[in-house]
Amino acid sequence: MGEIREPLRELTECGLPQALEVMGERWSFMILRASFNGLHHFEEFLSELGIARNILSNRLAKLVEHGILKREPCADDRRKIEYRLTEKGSDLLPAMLALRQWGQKYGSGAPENPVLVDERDRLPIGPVSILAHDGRILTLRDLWFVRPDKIGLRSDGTQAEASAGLGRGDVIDLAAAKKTG
Amino acid sequence: MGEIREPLRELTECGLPQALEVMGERWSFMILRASFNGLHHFEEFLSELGIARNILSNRLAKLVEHGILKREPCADDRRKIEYRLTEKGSDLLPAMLALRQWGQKYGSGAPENPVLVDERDRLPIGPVSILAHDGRILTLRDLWFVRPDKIGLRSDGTQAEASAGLGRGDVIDLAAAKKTG
DNA sequence: AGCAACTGGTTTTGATTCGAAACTTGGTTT
DNA sequence: AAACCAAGTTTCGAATCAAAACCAGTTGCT
Repeated sequence: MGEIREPLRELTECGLPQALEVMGERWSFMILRASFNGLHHFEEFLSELGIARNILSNRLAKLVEHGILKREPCADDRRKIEYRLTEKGSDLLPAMLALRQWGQKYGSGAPENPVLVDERDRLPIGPVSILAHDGRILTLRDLWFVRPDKIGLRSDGTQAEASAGLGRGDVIDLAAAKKTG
Repeated sequence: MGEIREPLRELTECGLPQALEVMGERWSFMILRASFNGLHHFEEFLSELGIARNILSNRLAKLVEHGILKREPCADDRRKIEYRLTEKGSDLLPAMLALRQWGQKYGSGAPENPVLVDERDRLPIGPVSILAHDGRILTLRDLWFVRPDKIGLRSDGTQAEASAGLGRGDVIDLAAAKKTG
């Protein structure tokens, strides 16, 4: 027993829901971006983002609770609280940049104001990319969803096309989504 | 006049708000993931995601409206509607994967069920990465936010540390956020 | 010491959104 | 025709969001 329930939900086992639990809420990413931009204090976030006080308070508490920001009293002015990115928070940079780049690509062609550059040559960074284990850049066409127990399996090619029905097949043809673009 | 208002809001000019306008809503990313996983129909999303019907209807309409999915009647069964990723929608793959990987890294160590592999060797993909224009992988320490008119400027090094105050400086020290992790 | 101003909240009160369940409309199966 | 199915829409109560007022330590000023 227990096999019958949640039939398609097998597909759901990935980190996305957990990521969205925190970052899926309305202002979380904007606060994160402000944090990357060097803002640390409540009133700074408030005036930068134009968010309501109570919501900001709530979001900051949640981000702290989830270990994305850390909250510590300011040494020199004990009214102030410093909110700073933790390592866990900083690790959201690729996700934030990928979103930002996507928004930039498809949004109103307004030029982004603080441009991210490589400190080495001060040239704008390239696109956030999906890399293979050996560093090759992968596109949608290069990818497959496979069941964990099938990793590394050499396929004889025939199952490549037999992937329409989810939940039973070993492999899901991601390229199918691309063909229709 | 016009210089005084929106003092810090200069920082806000990037694609993130536009990306969040669509993808920031509660179920958008989960629907997108289901779409990448090969689901195309209303009832499929419904049973896969466990979302309310009216919300799903609303989200799908918004995703279509924003050109992330396209909605077309099914040829063989005219009751059915096919929702398919557009190119614009497919371009969200790096953002979705970055989020997923982050959630995976910090979530409950549950193994992800459909693992993304490189079709070439069937090995799991690497982390979504920020690349320099020449393909080097960049980390937080390698990055600077600079004003658009300062791109490519060779700095004499002294301004590297003088970056605490936003809005006036030419450059924002992203590494400052890292030091505290 | 006394008082205004500042920082980071909390409370209160409406507006919006979410969610479950029932209902509708057109298409298909038998 | 009757039953059924896919994709919605409607209705209504619950949760969330937002604007504004209020509150409590801290600080600066005199």
